[in-house]
Formats: sequence, C-alpha cells, structure tokens
Amino acid sequence: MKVVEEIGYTPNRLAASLRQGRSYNIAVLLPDISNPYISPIVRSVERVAQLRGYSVILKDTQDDPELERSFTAMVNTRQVDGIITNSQRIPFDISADRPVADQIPPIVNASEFCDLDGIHKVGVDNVAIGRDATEHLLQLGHTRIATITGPSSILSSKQREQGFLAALNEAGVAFDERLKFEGDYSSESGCDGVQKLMQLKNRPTAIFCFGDLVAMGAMHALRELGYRIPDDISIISVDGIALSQYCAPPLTTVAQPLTLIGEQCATTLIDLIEGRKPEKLINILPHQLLTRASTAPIPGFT
Amino acid sequence: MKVVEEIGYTPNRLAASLRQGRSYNIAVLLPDISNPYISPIVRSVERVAQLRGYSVILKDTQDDPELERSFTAMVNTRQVDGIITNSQRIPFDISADRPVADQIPPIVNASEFCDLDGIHKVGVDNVAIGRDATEHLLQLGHTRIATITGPSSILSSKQREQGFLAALNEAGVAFDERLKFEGDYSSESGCDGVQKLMQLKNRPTAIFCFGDLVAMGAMHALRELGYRIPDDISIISVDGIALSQYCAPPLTTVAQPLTLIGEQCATTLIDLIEGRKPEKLINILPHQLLTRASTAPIPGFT
DNA sequence: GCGGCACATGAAATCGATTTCCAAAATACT
DNA sequence: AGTATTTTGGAAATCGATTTCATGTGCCGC
Repeated sequence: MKVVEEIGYTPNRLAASLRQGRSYNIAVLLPDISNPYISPIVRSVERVAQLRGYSVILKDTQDDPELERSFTAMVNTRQVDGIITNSQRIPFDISADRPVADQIPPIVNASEFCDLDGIHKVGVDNVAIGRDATEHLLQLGHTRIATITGPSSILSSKQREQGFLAALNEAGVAFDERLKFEGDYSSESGCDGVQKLMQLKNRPTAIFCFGDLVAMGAMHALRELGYRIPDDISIISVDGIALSQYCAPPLTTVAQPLTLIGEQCATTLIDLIEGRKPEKLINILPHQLLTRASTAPIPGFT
Repeated sequence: MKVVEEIGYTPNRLAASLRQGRSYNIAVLLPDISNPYISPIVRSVERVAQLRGYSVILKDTQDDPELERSFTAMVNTRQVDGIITNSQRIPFDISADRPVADQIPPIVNASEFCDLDGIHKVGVDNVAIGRDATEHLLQLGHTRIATITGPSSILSSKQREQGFLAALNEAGVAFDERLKFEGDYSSESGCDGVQKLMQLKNRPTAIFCFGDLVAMGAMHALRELGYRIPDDISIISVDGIALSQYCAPPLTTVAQPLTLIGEQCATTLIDLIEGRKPEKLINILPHQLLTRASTAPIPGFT
C-alpha cells in the first residue's frame, strides 16, 4: 500500500468492467430533463445507485424513438448494465412466444408505463389519482369541471382521464366534451387550454390540470384574463413538485411520491442486474392529495 | 455484414475504451439537480455530448466535498474522460510551481466558479448582473432595496452583491446593512428573508433576490403577508428559469443563457479531452434583463 | 524483367484487471 | 506418521477491440 501511495496507482475500472462483463453503469432515459417533477426521481436514483456502487448515465431522449433506440443499444455495447426509462415505448422487439424477461436486458419503467406485460414498473395509480382529484372538486360542489390533459397517446394521461370520468359518473355528473382540452403536460398547453376553455359560453368552475406545470401555465393565463383563483375558478393538478406550494395561490395537487419512485426504480433495477428477483413486478406507490389554496367551494355551496 | 446481422453482433465499447484509454464518458458534477436553472444546462450538455460521441454521467454531489472528491477520482479510474463541475471547489491538490493544466484532468467550471486560475470556465458576469438588476430598480426610483443573497461563501453571490453595491454607490445611494438577508438560493430562504425584512420599521420598496427560486419563495411570503407585487414592493431576481414567466406576477429577472452555457461547457470540455485547445480560458456569456411585471416604479415616481 | 513502393491481409501484441489453474505449502484429521 | 484438505502463491488465460508488425500482393517506373 505504501508503493500504491507512492506511484499513485489507481485501478482501471474499465479493465475490470471488461473482464467482468459489467460496466456498473445504469442509464436513465428521460423525454425531458427540464420537467421539475423528474428531478427528485433522478436525484434519488442517483443516490441509491451511488450507494450500491453504480453510476448513472443520463439520457435526454427528447421523446424521439430513434434516440431512445440508440440509447437502449448501450446495453448491448456493455456501456450500461440496465435501464430506467420514463417512456411508454420499450425499444425492443418482443415476440410473444417466449417470456419477456428472456428477451430484454434489465429494465425498469418509471412513472410512465408502457403497455407491455412482464416489464418491471414503478409508479402510481393514475386512475386513482384522476378519481381522487375529481372527487375533491365534486365535494366542493363543482360539476362543470374542465380537464387539460396530457397527450392522448400517453397512458398516464388516459388513466387519469379514466379516473376522472369514473368519478363524475359515480357522482351522476354528465361530462361535457367541450370541457376537455388536450395538452402535452407543458405550461404552454396550460395557457392555451385556459384561453380555449374560458371562451365557452358555459364556462367551467374548476379545471383539473394533469400536471403541475400545466396548472402553473393555466393559472397564469387565468390571471391575465382577470379571473381570481379560487374565487372564480378552482385549479387542481397532479405531481406535487416543490414549487407548487409557492404558486399564487398555492396549488392543490395530488402529489406523486417522487423520491420514493426513484429509490424503488434504482433498487429494482440493480436487483435485476445482480440476479436478485425484485419483490414485485408492478410497484404502485401511494399518492397524496395536498389540499392548498387553489381549490375552493363554488359560491353559495354549503 | 450479413453475418453481423445474423448473429446479432454488437461491438463491446468497453473493450475499445480499455485499449484506447478513453471512456467517451464525461461527468457532470452538480450540488443539486433539483434547481430548475440547471436543467437546461444539463440538457444542452447532453445534446452536444451525444453529437460528439460522448455520454454524460450525472453526479449529484449534494454539495458534499467528500462525494465530489470521490467522483473526481472517476477520471483516474478511466470511467470518465473529463468533468464539468458546477461547484466552486476543485477537488485537486494544486501546487503553485507547475502549470495548473498539467496537474488536472480535462475540467470545465460551469456557471459557478472556483477561484483558481488556469481552470476553464463558462458562465456569466455576475458583477454585471448584480449591477444591471440594481440599476433597473434604481431607474424605477427605488432606493430602499433589500437583497436576499446566496451563501456568503459562494463566489457568484459575492459578485452579484459587489455589483449591487457598486450600482448603489454610483447612484449615490447609501446601503443599509439591515436590508441584507443571507439565504442559500432556495425558495425557503426567500420566504425567511421576506419575513425578516418586512419586520423592519423602515421597510424596503424592492427586493433583489439572487435566484428565481428565492424570488418565488419571497413572493409567496409577501402575498401571505398581504403585500401586493409590484404595487407595494418590487421583486427582481436572477436566472431566468422557464417558470419565472408564470409567476404571479411574472418575474422580472436577469436571465442567464443557460442553454448556451451548457453547449459551451460541453464543447470546451470535449475540445480539451481531444487535445484541441479551446478558444478561451474564461468564457463569459451575455445575460439579459427580462423586464416583466414584478417590478414597477415606486408610487409617485415620474 | 526487376527493384521499389503502396496497399492489403492476417497474425500477434496490447490495454489492465479478473479468473482460472496448478503446484507448493500449511494445516487438519484419522 | 501419513493421507486428506485447505491455503497460498504465482503464472497464465481471459475479456474484446485496437494497434502494431510482418508478410504478401499488386502496380509503377526504369
């Protein structure tokens, strides 16, 4: 060890990786790093990975299937041992006659799910989230509830909508198709949605935004148009990003357990890599309604 | 190539890296991924790296010097070819009698600088930012301007403060020490700062927050206390994160060219790695004052 | 027709840690 | 004491692409 110190020897991890056939890297594939809801997930993935001796390679796919596919190839080239992906596409060709597990490398679907069975998934119950948010509004007396959804191609958005409709249905409230605006989870789509929705003759008394960013854009547009929140209109959303409590007014939102999702993803993936069988194939974590000031009873509601 | 297709051969990048002594990975060291101002930087680093054949390994240092040092060791172990760091600490022992460049691996200081010469740096002129923000407020007639700064140990904060004081000085305005609150760039510190500052007998008419997150916390606290922005008090800050335009009111802020910073960092680092000499040792990029609705002239100001 | 040169081909060495292998030494057991 | 088992030590093979080296082939010019 004295000599090691003297000549400043450090082991070459690449050589070790080559011999062992393991890179001790995991890739995290994200359509967009900029969405603040992803930061706590990445942060906790990083923390757990670090703890278990792995490094995290971050890949911004810009939601481009081509890029996704090229990143996935990093498993074959041995640059990474496994993948956490926040996309609903799994860029592998799966044939139905063999078990899925044999056809793919270690992979975990985070928060945003693909529709393939046999893939490990960690996330929330988006149907329940849609239902809970809607029930909160219904309890406050709202019946004209608009939605600003995510892209209709995205499962999480479809499921939240499903929960929304189920809750309306159970309450015996009919849904007006004109109160739906399809956005893309961005703040801009929140703005656009509000502009469209508030032109209606029969305006909504509440808007259910499918993401906190959307809600922030929506609230901005509402303020511009001179509406008061929550006096004139209530806003509820999903995600529970840190900044949601600093909105004006602080945002009522169904929070996802982001840190927990990250932890579970990393744990599951590394278990898979190391040949341990993860406890669950599908790991649904609890969400939580954070009731803040952006929702209120409709005027005259007892 | 037909055989390659048939047996599904993919080259093992690890083997290539071992032989070539290059991993084609670069590390990005960040004290906290969660700060939204860092996302566009990371995103563009990733994009440029991708374009030039490199992958980005993300490391959340949690501002812990110990972790930083261990991550830096990844250069020695050949896991990464170079480092972009957002910290003001450079975890290398530098002796003064040899050129710095010979003692460190390829490294680029992003946005947050260390005080060591000879390190490549990409960022903004924080003194000028402090000055510009202050002059904007002065032009609106404000003279009782409070600051909610970053940690006093952080260079960017010190420099913004320096610019602030210089601008006040040039305008012949004396600075009241009680109007300074030392925060830590977090939203919480914005809240705390406002609570403290608004207890003063002689309250400020404007607050200069040293980050957008800080401003969002500060505006939240001000609203809670019943102040109107910008009627009762003006708020200005620094960063120019995407969400700043959706604040209530939209935030006047001195925007950093975040995407550009990321691009330049990646370009400079990869040039260093590949033996090309980067154009500049210190690369200062232009900032821009975004005048929005959170600042207004003091009442009765012409 | 033959030396000289560029180019192509294939075998062998290389990167550096891990793993395997074999022989030698140390310990255990009857 | 003698065999069986474990431990130890060091040499050699291994991972797979890159690089080097040594041939062999083809083409040019004199």
